[in-house]
Amino acid sequence: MSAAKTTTQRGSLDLERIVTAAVALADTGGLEGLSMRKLAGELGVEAMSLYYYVPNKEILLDHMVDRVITEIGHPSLDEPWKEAMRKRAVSAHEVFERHAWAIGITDARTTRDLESLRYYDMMIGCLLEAGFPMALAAHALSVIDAYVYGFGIQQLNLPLDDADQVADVSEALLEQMPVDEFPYLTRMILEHALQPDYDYAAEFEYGLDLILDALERQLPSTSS
Amino acid sequence: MSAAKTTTQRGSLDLERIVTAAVALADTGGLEGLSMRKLAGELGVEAMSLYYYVPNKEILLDHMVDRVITEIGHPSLDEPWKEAMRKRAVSAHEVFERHAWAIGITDARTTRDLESLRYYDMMIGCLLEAGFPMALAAHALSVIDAYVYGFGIQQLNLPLDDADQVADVSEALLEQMPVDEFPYLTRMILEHALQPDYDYAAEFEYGLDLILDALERQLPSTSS
DNA sequence: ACCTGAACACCGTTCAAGT
DNA sequence: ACCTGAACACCGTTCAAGT
Repeated sequence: MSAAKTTTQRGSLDLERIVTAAVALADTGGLEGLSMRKLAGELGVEAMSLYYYVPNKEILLDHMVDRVITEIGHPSLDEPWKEAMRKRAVSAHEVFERHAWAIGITDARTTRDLESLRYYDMMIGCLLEAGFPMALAAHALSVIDAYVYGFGIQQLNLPLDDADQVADVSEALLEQMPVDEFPYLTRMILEHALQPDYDYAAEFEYGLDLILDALERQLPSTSS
Repeated sequence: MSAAKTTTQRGSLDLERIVTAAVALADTGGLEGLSMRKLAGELGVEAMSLYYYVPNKEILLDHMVDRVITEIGHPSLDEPWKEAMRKRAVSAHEVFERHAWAIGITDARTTRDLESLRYYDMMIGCLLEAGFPMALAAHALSVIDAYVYGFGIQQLNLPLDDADQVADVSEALLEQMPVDEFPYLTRMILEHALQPDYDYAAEFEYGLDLILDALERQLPSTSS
């Protein structure tokens, strides 16, 4: 995992390397697993050395969030709006699967770097050029982003990447539950979650398309 | 704030009081402000006393989440599904505004107490009885919950409760931003966010209704 | 049965000092 | 310019001891 614990030589450290290592650490152990001391250890350095590059942990988190946002694919302005929104949402969802720790703290930060503002500008532009009235464009971004974040949270600690794990979790729940008190929940688990063709990953795209289609219906008249 | 720092007498402590104090502490200072030592202080007791009632902090958080979930209003089974879903979502949103710290950790917990399972059972029942096929019911709950959580996150650190604050934040952003590089974003702030009739709170209900209407359209044929 | 003091292994951060 | 040791004020948690 940390075979990259390189021996330190002068000048080996910089913000770039620190943020990279911090993201990797958080990916493995979550935000609770990220301490200045452990991070320094990973870089073969003492904890206090980090403070030469970063004023405090909070700012380090800002940098980490910026790094993660950059990983989100942002389609070009001239794509049709629906395809553009869809691609960005799916990409954001994938990024947050990789960096689950980022979900809760990304939208909370008010300080965004210019790069992420630029992306936001592009999304707005894409909608406006497609004929969205300003109010509808604002609504659209709000709904889509809320859905992406919220779905990420739901997925957070659930190891539901493949059908087997879904089955395991469901069966465990069934056993510890007084079945006859929860008839509907029991039915959903038996008839739905435990079915072999259940695909938790597809669940994200279902809701996304539901929202995008609903937004399309709000458009005044013509769409390109 | 903590005038309730009652003098301790034997038997004055119990799980009930501890959870109440913990929720209040988190409401004021967030999760970072919640330490076993401060919580104990608030109760007029030493930190180690808490461990008589609670095995560790993690379990305390479970109790706090359960308490918060209980605050969500859960409409009765015989209400029309749309009204029932709407009420629950609005209520959940209000509760998460009161207890913002709970948003990130609520859905992550796998251990739910029976009460919250009962509520979940009711929601499923409401949809099924209204004619939702099982798969659609599952989709509905997933989308709605994701939206509630996600919108809560977006709102987290933004003090956007009234129009004045929206204006302050927007103006601050405008000043620190190279305006001509972000034409669309600038337009949105000027033409939309800074308009006096902009209502951030209504934004939640817009998306919610968009989703509920879209779900209704997915229903097979008749609805009651 | 209920509460506590002392102690341990951890934190983030400062500051004066080293090279 | 870049890194560090020692120190401070905090954590969560254990455990043996008090009443």
